[in-house]
Amino acid sequence: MVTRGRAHGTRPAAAAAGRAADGAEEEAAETAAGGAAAGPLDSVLRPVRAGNGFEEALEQILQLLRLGLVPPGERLPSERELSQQLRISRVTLREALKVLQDQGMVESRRGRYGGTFVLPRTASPDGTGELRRRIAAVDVEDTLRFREVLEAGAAGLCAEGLTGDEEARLRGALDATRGARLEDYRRRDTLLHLTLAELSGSRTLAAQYAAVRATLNELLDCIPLLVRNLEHSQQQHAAVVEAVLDRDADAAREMMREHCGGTAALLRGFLA
Amino acid sequence: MVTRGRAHGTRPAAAAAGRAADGAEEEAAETAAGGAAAGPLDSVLRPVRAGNGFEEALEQILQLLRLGLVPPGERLPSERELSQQLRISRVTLREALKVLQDQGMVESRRGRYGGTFVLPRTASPDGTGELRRRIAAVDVEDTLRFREVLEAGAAGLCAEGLTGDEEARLRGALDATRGARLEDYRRRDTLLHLTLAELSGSRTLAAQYAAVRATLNELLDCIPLLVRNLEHSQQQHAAVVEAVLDRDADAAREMMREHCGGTAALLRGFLA
DNA sequence: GGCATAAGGTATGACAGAGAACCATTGCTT
DNA sequence: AAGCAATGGTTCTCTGTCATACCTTATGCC
Repeated sequence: MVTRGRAHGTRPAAAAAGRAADGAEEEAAETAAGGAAAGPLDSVLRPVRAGNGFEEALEQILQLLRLGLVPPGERLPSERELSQQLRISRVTLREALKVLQDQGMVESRRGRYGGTFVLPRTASPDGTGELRRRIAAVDVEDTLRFREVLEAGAAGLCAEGLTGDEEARLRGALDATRGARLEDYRRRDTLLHLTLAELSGSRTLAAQYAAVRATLNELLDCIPLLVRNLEHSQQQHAAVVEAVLDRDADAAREMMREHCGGTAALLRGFLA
Repeated sequence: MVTRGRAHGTRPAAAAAGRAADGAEEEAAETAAGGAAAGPLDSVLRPVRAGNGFEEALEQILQLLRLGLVPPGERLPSERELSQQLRISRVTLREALKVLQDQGMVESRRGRYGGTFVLPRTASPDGTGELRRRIAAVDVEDTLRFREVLEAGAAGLCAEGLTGDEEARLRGALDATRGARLEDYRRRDTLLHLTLAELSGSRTLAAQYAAVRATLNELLDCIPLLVRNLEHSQQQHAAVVEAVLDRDADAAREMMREHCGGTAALLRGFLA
């Protein structure tokens, strides 16, 4: 995730320069269709491994923290469990955890009922080298657009029908956002949206939303949170959930798009 | 992707049983919101590496083939290029290519202007062990839902405004589908949709669409292609592009959803 | 014909990561 | 107080992967 999109510069030109060994006719149609112009293979040929291996693990654990799935004070799964779930060795996992420890984000306690515990966010105006560099690498427009697509899609899918249990879960997540103090709001909000994504019936959608939302939260941490935005947000949440429960897919999508649009405008304004 | 959601059974219980070192009040709200019920960490804690390393490379090259980005008779990028783009060593890449060779999907020719060439699809009723196992592992509902979300979202985003060049590219991709023979239609169709995804302005969306479309094509290979479906499809393509060029986002999304719905119904019928 | 070039094919040494076993620490249970 | 169980901490070996260099083959150009 860190150093993507680098050192690709020379390849598309080389590919385009290749002599058309076979299918010259095809080649022409290709170019007309615009497929081959900017390297059509680029959508697929991303690096197989995004980093040093433990970097990827670090990324995923950071997602857990940024999504608030493991709130401050709580314990991460044990090293043995985590390493199994991430399919990496415990040694490699510990390398990632070491980074988080050094940054003061988690704390390890030994002994039974010990574990790796999440520490409260610190202002951390000191180093932040890691953090600031990450922010700079994020394609904000990509994030905002992709998020809107996933959210609206999830809302629409949910509106096509939930079981009683699922409806209750959604209502619960909405209610949880109501009484939230300001410092907790981001977390509950994230959980509500994540719930919607999970109830969409597409595991892939849920996983992708989790990823994009983690990035979004990171961006949101850069801008001030206003109570006014929060109240507006609340109303929109209620409207979305209501539309979903009413099986009104169009309304659900529309409301969700509006909701995302608000955040997007806020972020574009602050980061542009 | 293969063995997800296994051996997680004991973790949530253990977490819930942990003594609430901090925030006992929080804990209660959590459970009420339903967040902790089925392991909320599962959306994030997917395996860091999906396979033996070369398996991932194999997967991506298979995507190239399934998407028709490198049609039969054409040459893949050279081993040296491919290995650089995928960030794997040439040795590992060659392991992946070896598999494709053994399956009769590609052919390697030595010497200058040689390379790895894509062979025409064979009926391959022989082995197919690899293939059938993959199909069985696909979550069809996940694929169809996620696809619809991405397609509708991409259409909507494109309808919010394209440059002149982009419009031309889109029109070109649409035109390319018109004169296509039956055997080529799948490929041109894929390219059209892929173009729309790329023009959405979200690289992530484009990449995800490429992945889901590759899976979809694999599923589509299992069912017969009817000329009637094809004509209907053509009309819908035209309608979507028209809506996009008219900047009518709602219509574009709606048409695209309908279009995807058709394919989805077809697949659900055949595979259910 | 001969040479340069670009592609696939092969071999080797260094290192990261996996897997397993073990130690050290803590708190609950008896 | 003793023992047990679950956790973090450490060390070992072995396999897979990378990087690099070199060999072999086929084509175009002189």
